Amino acid sequence: MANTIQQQLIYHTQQAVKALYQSDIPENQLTIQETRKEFEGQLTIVVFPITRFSKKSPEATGAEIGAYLKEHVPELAAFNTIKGFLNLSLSDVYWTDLFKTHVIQESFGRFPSNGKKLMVEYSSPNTNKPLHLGHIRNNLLGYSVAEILKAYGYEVIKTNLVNDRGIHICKSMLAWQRWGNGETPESSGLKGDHLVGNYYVRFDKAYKQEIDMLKAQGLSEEEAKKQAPIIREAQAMLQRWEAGDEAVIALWKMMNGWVYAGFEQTYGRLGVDFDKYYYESDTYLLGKDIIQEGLDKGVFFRKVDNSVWIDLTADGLDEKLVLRGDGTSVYITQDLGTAQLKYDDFHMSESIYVVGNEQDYHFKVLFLILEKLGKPWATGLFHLSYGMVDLPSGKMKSREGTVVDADDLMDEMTETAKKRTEELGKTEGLSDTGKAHLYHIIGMGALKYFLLKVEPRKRLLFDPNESIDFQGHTGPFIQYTHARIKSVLAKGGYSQATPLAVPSVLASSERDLIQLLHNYPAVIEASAKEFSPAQLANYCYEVAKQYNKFYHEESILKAEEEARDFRLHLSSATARIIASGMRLVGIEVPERM
RNA sequence: GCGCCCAUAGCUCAGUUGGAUAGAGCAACGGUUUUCUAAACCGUCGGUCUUAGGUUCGAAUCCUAAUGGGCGUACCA
Repeated sequence: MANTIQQQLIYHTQQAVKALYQSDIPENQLTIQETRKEFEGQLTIVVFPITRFSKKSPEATGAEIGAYLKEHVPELAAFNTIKGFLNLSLSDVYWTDLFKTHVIQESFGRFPSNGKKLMVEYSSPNTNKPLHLGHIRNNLLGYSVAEILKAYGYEVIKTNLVNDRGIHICKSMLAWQRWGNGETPESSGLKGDHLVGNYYVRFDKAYKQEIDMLKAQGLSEEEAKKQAPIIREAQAMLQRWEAGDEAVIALWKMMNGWVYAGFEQTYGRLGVDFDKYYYESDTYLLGKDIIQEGLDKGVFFRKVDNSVWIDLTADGLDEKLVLRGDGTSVYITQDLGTAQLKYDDFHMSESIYVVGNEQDYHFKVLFLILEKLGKPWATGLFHLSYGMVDLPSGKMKSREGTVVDADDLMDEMTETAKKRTEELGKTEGLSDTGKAHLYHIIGMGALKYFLLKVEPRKRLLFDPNESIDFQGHTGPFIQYTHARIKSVLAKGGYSQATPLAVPSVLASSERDLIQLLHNYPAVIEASAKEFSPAQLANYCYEVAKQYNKFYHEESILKAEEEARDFRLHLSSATARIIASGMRLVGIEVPERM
């Protein structure tokens, strides 16, 4: 539907080849692309593949095909051939029609429901420390992918699998017990997740000291790590937790409660949300029945020590343990069980895991096992793997304090937005809450765009010493363009009732803008199919850029009435698409800035 | 050792199913405001697309190998 003219042109080109050269050219050999800016026209047919049939030079062939098309395709106004490229100029009527019948319609950019359910699992934090920049990337990616897939027609369930148990949690608990003196978020004024994170760091410090002492006594590093009294105590605490010890459970609940309150705040500022939470404390025992199922089916095998394995060497992978000899779970046991649980809960046709690329191998194994177990839904599983966020100094390490804290970073971004806005003198007439809201929108816009414009699989470099830009290829640039349009619309007294006149001649910047806007649904589709918010983010930038060009080249409010009304509609459509596209990448756009 | 991912301008990144003279932003330099918001627009500068082969009328894009970087290869999660 979006490509009718392309399809028509391809069809008529095939007809032309038949008429002119008595040959049939398969459709897949014909490519049509947007004309490069420096040439005349909007669409281009690559003629090289046709020369096989014409037995003529590319230029002569292009001229002949062009002449044929000119006769048979009424929308075609002119053409020219340069080298092997047949550039086509479509009539202004074609473009204005397209604008009227598609771009400006309320339904433009909306896909009907496809009746399918899809799950996106993202965020999935540990409850022993606060979120950092790496988690922000995960959260923004997951949220945006979910929104894009919704727009594309899926019913989407956003889930968060919270890692709320295990030895790392016990470390924080133990440290708090020892050195906390009953400190609470209320007593200290600390955000709960930060408070708990402090004790995690505290534990690690003490642990390292003990390791050093033991090493000084002649133990090997490996032995020291196992023998250190504090780690043994944490392990004992974990065992008591698993046994349901009331005191331990109470402490665990209290501290996790603090963390959740902190996370809720951070999620709120980030603007992400979830439809369903899973907790590992509920799911960590799952999966053992699947192990039995696998044994029964002969997919798994038992070794003499009673441990259970799967042999994936035929698939180019290794032998993989799926259950320990003592019958306890490993990570993948739990994941097998959780995958089944999620499917039983929602019966979705696809399920996406937003998890960093250090777990590529794990997910390959997980999906392969489920496939071998004959789970029909296994083919719908997808690991959305993304690259790490690195600092100039290298990796972020929580325990070494080289992390960029999520809350701190958001504070800084908002503060910078405030400073910039005040410098530019754009705060006049705004209420205090209006200002605060604006600074938040802009600061988050800069941060989110910075993270989302990069393809997920690529690693991302963040330099804390170089502040994130607010000019150029950035979120605020796009937000500014939206605000600017809103201002023109207001001054022009635009409303939906403004008559839509259509000029007989379009300026080239208008034509380019219409063509670009018309691509919007195709961009949503591509982003959805490839799970890539980056494509949509980059598209929004192109739209904003093209609009600004148009804005500078053509006068809107001072144009003659017909052109003025048309340009108001064009501006309004642009604003709508910018707002809609940015919403799908999780970025709000302001009415003014 | 083996496996996966990445490599494009000084920096950060785009680059559609293989197509024209590889594009943006930042940085540097110059210009645009009595006119709709200058967080803007226009211009200049900047490239052996890591390297070497191969496939093709045509390769940043596909194949092979090498180099550099990252990750994984745990009875950790």
